[in-house]
Amino acid sequence: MSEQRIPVVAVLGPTAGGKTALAVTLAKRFGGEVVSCDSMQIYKELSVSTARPTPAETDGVPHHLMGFLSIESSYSVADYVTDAGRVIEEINRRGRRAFLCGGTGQYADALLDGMRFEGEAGSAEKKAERAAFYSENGLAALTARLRKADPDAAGQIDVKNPKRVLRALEIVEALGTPLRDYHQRNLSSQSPYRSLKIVIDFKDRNNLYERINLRVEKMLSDGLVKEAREMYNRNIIATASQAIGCKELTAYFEGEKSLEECADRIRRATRRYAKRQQTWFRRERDAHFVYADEEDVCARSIALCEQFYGEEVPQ
RNA sequence: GCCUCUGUAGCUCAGUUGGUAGAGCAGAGGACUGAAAAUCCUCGUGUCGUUGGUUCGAUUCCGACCGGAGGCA
Repeated sequence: MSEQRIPVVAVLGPTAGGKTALAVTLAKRFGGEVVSCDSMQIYKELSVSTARPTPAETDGVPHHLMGFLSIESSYSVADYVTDAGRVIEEINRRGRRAFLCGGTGQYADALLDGMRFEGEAGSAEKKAERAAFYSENGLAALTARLRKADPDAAGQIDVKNPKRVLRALEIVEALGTPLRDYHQRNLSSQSPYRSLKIVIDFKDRNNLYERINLRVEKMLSDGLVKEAREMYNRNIIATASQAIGCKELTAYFEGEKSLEECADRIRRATRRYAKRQQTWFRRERDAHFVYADEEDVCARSIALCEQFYGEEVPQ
């Protein structure tokens, strides 16, 4: 058997958990480059709200897929899988090692598990039509529409979740394929990567929450309000409008809430987000967990990497 | 000093015409396959301030005491 899969080390975990520092340390140690795995850090205009690493933090290690897209543009997992795949290929060709780093679990899994996203995503018009149908007729009607188009899908997905129903409808209506077949095709593909997943976690969540508070404070003093105001003024409605730190400040710009109240909202939203990330990563069976509040995550991770690279088949 | 209001879940409060109590927020657990920093599901036992009394039974009524807010002197 010819094992030609590209080795990728992934540093994953909740926001403010210390992923950047770990990834940079590992990349320097093993001759690598960092590939960001973050649905918001891709945006050029979002640097303080996404805590994009500074030159001092990246410490000379090249970082990819960060700040390369305008907040006007939408982006999705499918885009990420192709972009990241291309970047990793390039890094590998240069004889260097790729270090995935980020907190968007869906992106990481889709990439590392070799998920494919075939076919077209359906037109924007049709998408808007479905959204309008939903807001006019409600979820029950939307679900009924799905039940008619793809009964099997209706029984398979969470029909209480509008986004899931919308997407399932998109697949049948735009691709003409039942959801089940579509998934089958996308999942059965072989992953082009051999991966080591390192997940930074915390034994006591309060330790993470403390770090989140510190980070939000730093964002505020680094100019979060200015950054958010630009987004607000440009009336962005695409993917970037979901960025935590920006959307919570809208109430402040509209004079409905004080800055302090909005800052509380930001902290809360970040806490909830971090919790969801932990839920996502904890279910990964092949991941290695390192506990930031209990052990030396660098030492542990270096050891894990040495072992991982040691398993490479000699040519 | 006197009078009035008030003390219920981590926080803000509701409520029981006397049968030991429930919302919002916070928080916890889970899901997740082309917007994922999004979206969705599930989870509420706490000496009802302390202590006497009335009562079969008090968090609920009465008294005292201890906090808190306001008013009059």
